[in-house]
Amino acid sequence: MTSEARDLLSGHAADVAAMLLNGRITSLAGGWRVALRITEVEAYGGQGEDPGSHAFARQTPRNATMFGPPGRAYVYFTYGMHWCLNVVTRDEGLAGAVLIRAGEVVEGIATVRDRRPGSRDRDLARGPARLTRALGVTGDLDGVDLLARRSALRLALPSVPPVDWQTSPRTGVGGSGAATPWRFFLPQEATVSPYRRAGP
DNA sequence: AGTAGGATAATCT
DNA sequence: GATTATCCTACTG
Repeated sequence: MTSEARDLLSGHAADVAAMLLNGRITSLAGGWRVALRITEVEAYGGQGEDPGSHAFARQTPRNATMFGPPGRAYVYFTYGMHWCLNVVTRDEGLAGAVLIRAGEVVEGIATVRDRRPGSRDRDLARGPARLTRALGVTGDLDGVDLLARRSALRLALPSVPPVDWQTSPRTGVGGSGAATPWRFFLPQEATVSPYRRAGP
């Protein structure tokens, strides 16, 4: 069961990312149960390979989880106030991750409305930092095994792989990293975040 | 619909 | 000291 998912996640992030669409993230953080259906992701590659990736230059304390075994959560802090959640891919020693950018709340919507007051339902987890807020995910979950039953944060791949998805360059990634269309999203989904290209 | 500015701090040069 | 895998508010059309 979980070993099948782990095998899939041992591949390159760009090959694996679309297989996470329609998957389910379940969080028990804070004592409430919240679940999302994933509608948008982005792939990030390894050292020396992907200029848009945190792992491009070398392994550091922040990105260390990206170099670990597949199926773990890589959670990082950015812009002074936001957390972002990734699924680590690729075998241990090789870096890779899939950023979970958006999802539809399918369980615990009352909890999420409480965590994000004033937000419309479609916007509750529409964007990577909104999504972590909806799930109650912060840095203390960095490195947890998303495929272990005991974990407070879990990933379930879709029982039937998605057949219909679209791609684009990644949001906010410029330079030569913009050449790869490594953003993957489900068409006709209100929860997919609006695409913004990188600034100058 | 789109665009612009500010918030705010870890990480890296 | 610059940059950042973002979000929110407030404007303009």
